Amino acid sequence: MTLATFNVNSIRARLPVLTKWLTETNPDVVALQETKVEDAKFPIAEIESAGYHVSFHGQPRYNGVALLSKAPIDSTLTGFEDPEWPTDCRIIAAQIGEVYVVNTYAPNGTAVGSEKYEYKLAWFEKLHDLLYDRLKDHENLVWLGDINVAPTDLDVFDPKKMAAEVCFTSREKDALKKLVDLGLTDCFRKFEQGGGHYSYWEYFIPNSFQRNLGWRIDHIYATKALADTCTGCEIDLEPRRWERPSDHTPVVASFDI
DNA sequence: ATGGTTGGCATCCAA
Repeated sequence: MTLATFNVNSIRARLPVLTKWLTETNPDVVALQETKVEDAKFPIAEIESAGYHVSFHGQPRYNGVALLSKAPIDSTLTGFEDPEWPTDCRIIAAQIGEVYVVNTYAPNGTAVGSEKYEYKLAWFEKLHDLLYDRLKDHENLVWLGDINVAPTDLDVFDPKKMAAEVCFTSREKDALKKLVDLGLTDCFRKFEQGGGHYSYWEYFIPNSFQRNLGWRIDHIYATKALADTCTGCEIDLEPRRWERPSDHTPVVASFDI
């Protein structure tokens, strides 16, 4: 079974890239982020034509997440399911076959010290509680998505420069570590311990992809039981080379399950 | 210090 995460930065703008990639790669499950489309306008037909069931949670203009799966998607949940929290369309979770899948688009944080930065940290605390709860019932759980935190110096192109930048501050890394310490394995790091492997290259740095000025902020985490069956995890650079690419590229993990 | 690019029920906001 292969599971992938891909921040498409607008599913409608990315349909040519996405459908081409689905056809060529044929993953079993795909978690999408930044679909940037309200549910009524989601391109259901195009996704189903590619051979996938689909479940989505979106709003106009910003955010939005979706799950694509060859197998049926059961008991989908969206958001924190807490009326105290805004429904900003960052979380979709479902049972797919033997795996419980949690797909998240973590808040970017915008600027250190801003209201949105504090929201991001509070959101990670809240996600900690959600995952803690789900882990009680699901031995085979995958948490994947645009995590919007680079965990170590190996995961950004210039750690010194990034030290005070959003997505790489100590508070964000600590918040992520607290979630990982629930007992999750970063599948990519099971196979690759070196630096220079990224999943996101900013549009607004000229030729950032060609110069490999990137960040590894798209991750696939698995519970120990599942991570033990993980046979590979790779960043697929190809779609970032295609015409009108997303600023992110997919990450794919394979499991013997 | 600032800019650069991309997307969207847009002519600014978010990333």
